[in-house]
Amino acid sequence: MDTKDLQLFLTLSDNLHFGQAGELMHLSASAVSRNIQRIEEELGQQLLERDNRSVRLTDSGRQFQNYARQALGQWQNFYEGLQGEAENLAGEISLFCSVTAAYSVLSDILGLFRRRYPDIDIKLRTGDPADAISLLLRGEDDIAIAARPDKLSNRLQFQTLTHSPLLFIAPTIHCALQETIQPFIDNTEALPWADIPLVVSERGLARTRLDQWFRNHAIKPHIYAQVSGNEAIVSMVSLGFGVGVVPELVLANSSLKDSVQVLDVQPPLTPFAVGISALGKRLDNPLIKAFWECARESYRSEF
Amino acid sequence: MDTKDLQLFLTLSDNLHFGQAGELMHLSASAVSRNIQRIEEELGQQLLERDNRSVRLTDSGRQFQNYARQALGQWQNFYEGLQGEAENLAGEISLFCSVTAAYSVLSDILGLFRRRYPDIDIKLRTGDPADAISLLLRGEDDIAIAARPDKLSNRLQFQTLTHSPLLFIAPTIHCALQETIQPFIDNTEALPWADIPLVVSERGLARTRLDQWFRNHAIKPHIYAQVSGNEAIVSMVSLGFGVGVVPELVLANSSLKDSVQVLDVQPPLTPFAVGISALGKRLDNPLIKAFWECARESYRSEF
DNA sequence: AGGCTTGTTGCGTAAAATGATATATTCTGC
DNA sequence: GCAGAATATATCATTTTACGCAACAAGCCT
Repeated sequence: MDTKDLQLFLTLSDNLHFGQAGELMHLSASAVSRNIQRIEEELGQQLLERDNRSVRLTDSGRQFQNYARQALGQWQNFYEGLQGEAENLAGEISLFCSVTAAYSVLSDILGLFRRRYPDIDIKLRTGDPADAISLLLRGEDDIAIAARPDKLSNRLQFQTLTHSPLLFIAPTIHCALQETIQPFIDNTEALPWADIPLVVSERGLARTRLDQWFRNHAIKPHIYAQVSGNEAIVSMVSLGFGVGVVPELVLANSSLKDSVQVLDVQPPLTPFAVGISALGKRLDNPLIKAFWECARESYRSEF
Repeated sequence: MDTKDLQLFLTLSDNLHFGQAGELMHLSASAVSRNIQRIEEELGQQLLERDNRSVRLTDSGRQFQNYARQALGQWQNFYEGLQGEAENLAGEISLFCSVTAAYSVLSDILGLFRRRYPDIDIKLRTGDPADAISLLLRGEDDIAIAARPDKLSNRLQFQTLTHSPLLFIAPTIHCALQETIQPFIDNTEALPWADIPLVVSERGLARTRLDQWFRNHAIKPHIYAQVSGNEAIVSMVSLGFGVGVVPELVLANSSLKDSVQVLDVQPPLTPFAVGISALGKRLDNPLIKAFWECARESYRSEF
């Protein structure tokens, strides 16, 4: 039995939904299903009754829930006690990330970090992801959460936390553009790139990847607008200005996500590797190292 | 963090010896080393100081030891409570195994089984391993611990617990035989099989494997004595009667193991798969199933 | 009845754990 | 002081396990 298993079971027993529990634990629904099956086999007891529509705790399940709460609490208690013992870290670190990362990736990390190091203040700056790397190199920020660039300065350390596909999006509202791309959506014709206005990042990795993609396919795109900030792209696309390109993470956290649709363009653009980055030598700093470890734990093993 | 890890660390912290701890946990020394390294990394603390000759607990190590004792105790408590709740199993099961298995494999299982089901009596019979399968089929015993035969009746279930190579052994004392095989031991000549008296099992899997081996190599062996019981073979070999063949497990548990030496014969005989066996339909019986599960847990995951 | 949600299963791939062997280092006996 | 035994660790090849995706099955809702 593993602390990860306890955490997973508790999450699942709280919201009684395999898919949601999986999302919270950064797992697919199938992985959750099999993990629970393994735990049940390990205990020789059924913990949850599921009838393809609802999930309920069994009696044994409730007992295990009690045990798991207690055991996990004691583990976290011990663990944090052990960490805190050496030195109760205090101070400030400065953090740079995109608006989107602040909502998705960062919130996962900060919950853990705040509990473990309540005395470390965080100076959070949000901005254009394209700036992240250069800010780090200039030492203006300690840590950035950003996509991994194709070429990474060897002064920087990078730890991938998750991946996010780069998606073509189109408006869902009825408009001239809508009619142009409808045959493609119906899977009857290829996209007539020359006739399609594009709304893309002014610069940054998304732009590089996109330019590369068009070059590989010998297509000359019609760039209608170059904007700064992924949220602005979603906004303009939703209003019918053109087809845009954004990482899935941006879309998932956008309030406009129902006003745009994803186009199934083949082959897909190379996905982003989203992660945490810092100057290699600055990882000696215990505060920065502490944050780094929290990020790893949030997205990998551990409780 | 895993219960297996806690158990391993406690075992290691008790005897402060990687190799011994590994043996108790059915792991190689290198696996123990890496597991401990992983745990230390997970905790971000060094738990043990090792200087290539001795092992000592660090301060953090002692704290972790306390935590591990408590957490593992609570887990076992919960686990056994959960098992016992459904039904407090009581009754008797009859068990057959060889003398050797009683010392090695069985003792691992019985410790766990006795704690978990103190009300189940065990009728233990020891005898010639060659009889094990037929006793099961006739229903005279519920469970046998034996080597897996080449062909297994489909009425029987078998669960491999460990493997044991089949070894050629020769006396270490000085005698005529000793001189015959010395050139082989010095790696200068092949074994002159025709001149070597063999002491082998009268029947059973070891005998079958040996006959097959000689047939494959077109060798006509000189069988000096056919005895019943592996311990008798070791005894006769140690006295200089000839070269014998026994499973490594027998040798490891024999008090005469220093009076014989293992011959490096190539290619080696097919190793034994030692495990637990019972009639398939009898596994419905909760007592038998309980023993079966204990055996699996003793040799696989679990605490 | 048909679409939608939701848990499970098959399959191919990726990651992790393991054992055997080799290596490095230290302690012991002579 | 030196040879050799003891012991933890590094390396490599292999096996085992875990994962995500996609297909599937089984209810629910309109």
